[in-house]
Amino acid sequence: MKTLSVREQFEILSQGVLDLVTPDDLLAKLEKSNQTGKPLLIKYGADPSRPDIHLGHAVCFLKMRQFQDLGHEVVFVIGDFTARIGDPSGRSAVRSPLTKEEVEVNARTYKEQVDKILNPAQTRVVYNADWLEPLTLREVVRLGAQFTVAQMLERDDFQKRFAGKVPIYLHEFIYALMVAYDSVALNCDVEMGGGDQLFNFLVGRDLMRCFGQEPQVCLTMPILEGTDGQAKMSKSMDNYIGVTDSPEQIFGRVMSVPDEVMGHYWTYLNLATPAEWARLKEGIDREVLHPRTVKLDLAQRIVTWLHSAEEGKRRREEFEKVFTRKEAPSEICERVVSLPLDLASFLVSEGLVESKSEVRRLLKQAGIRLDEQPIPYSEHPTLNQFQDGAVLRVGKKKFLRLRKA
RNA sequence: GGCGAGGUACCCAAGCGGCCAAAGGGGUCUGACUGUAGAUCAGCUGGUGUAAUGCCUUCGGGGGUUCGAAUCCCUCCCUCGCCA
Repeated sequence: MKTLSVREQFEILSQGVLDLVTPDDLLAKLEKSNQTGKPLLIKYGADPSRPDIHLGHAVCFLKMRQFQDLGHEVVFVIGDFTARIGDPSGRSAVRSPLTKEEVEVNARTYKEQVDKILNPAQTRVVYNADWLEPLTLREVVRLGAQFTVAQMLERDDFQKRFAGKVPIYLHEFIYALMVAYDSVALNCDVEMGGGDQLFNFLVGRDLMRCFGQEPQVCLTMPILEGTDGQAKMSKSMDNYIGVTDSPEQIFGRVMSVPDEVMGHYWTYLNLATPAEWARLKEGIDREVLHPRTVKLDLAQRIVTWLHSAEEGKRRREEFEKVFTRKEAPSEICERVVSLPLDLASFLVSEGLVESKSEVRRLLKQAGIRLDEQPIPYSEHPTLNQFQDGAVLRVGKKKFLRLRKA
C-alpha cells in the first residue's frame, strides 16, 4: 500500500515497541496485505467501565494511528460482556456492573476521545458481548481445556499475587480466555496494548492456533509513567493527564512530571525521536539547556497536539506568569460576595476546600492568601473588608477573584 | 470437611478494656527552599465547632458483656495457608 515498501512499513511499525511477537509474523502479514490489498485488522481491547482516555493510552493509539496511515484498520473491542457482569475481585473498588445504556454512553465517550488521535474512517467499534453472550458452558469449558493452571500462573501479575497471598479468582482465568476468544471471533491480525497485556495477548495467539487461525501478532507499547513518575499512569492513582483535559490542566500536569521520566513523555508520545531526545538530554546534562525549558517545550507541544498551537502558546505564557513571576492568572473565576464573609463556609461551598476543618488547617499553615497576603489564623475566619477585585488564593493552584456586591 | 492465621483510616501496618480519632511508614495537602520537578527541612492529614477531658462518624457486618470496646463474648461474612 501507499508508496512505502513492506520493509519500510515494518521499520516504522516496529519502532518504539516494547514487545513484538514475532517480528517475522508481522513482516509476513504486511507482505500478504500488500499483495492482497486487504488491510490488517488491529485489535484493541477497551474497558467501557473506564472511559477516560489519558496519555498512557495514547502511546498505543499513536502506534495504531501509524497502522492506519499505512492503510490498516483498527477495531476497538468494547468489553461490555465483562463490564455488565461486574468484577467482584477488586479488593479496593467494588466494580458494580454497568447497564447496557451505561456501556453505550461510555463507548461513545470513548470513541469521541479516541478520535482525537485516530482516524475515525478507519476505526471500527465492536462489542464483545455479541459473541461472548451466546457461548454455552460446554464451549467455555472447552476453551478452558486448552490451557493449564501452570500456564495461567505464568502471568507476572498472577505470579506476584500468588506469591504475595493476594487472592486470585477463578473468573480471572476465564476473563483471560475471553479476551483471547475476542481475537478468535474477530480473526484479527495484530493485537495492541500496554506491556502488561502481553500475557493475555499470547493466550489469544495460542487460542487462535487452536481454532486453526493464523495467530495474531502481539504488539505492546511501553507503559508511560504517571505524573508522579512512579506508577503507571492511571485514573485510580490520580496521576494521569486526560486527552480531553483542559489546556491549563494538561500544561500544569506535564510541568509536575519529574525530570527523570520526561524523556519517556517525549519519546513514547512521538514528540521526539530517541535521537532527538538524546540531544536534548545532552544539552541538559551539559547545562546549556535548562530542564525547565525543555519541560515547558514538552508541555507546550502536548497542549498543541491535544488542543491547538494557539492554546499551547497561551498556556505557556500563562504558566510563566503565574508560577515563575507569581502573578495572578489572567482568567480567574469571579464571585460577588457581601461582607462580612464567613471564609470557611464560603471556601467549602465554592469547592475550593473540602471541609471547614481543612480551612482551619490551611490558615494555620499560611496557605490561604488575599492578594498574596496570608490570611491570619482565627477560629472563625471572617473577611470584613477587601479591595474590589482582590484575589483569594488557596495553596498554589486555586484562585478566585472577589467582587463587591 | 478439619485445623491454623488474618480482616484497623487513601495504602501498608501497630494497638488487644479507659490516657484511641487510634503509634510508625508511604502517599495526599500546606509552608520554606526552588524550576508548580527532584532532593531537603518544617507542618498537616475524619467531620462539626458557644473550642472543649464536647458531639457525630470511623478499627469486616450484626448482636451482647461493661460505667466504658478497635480491644472481651456470641454470630455471620470475607481472605490466606496447611491437611483432606
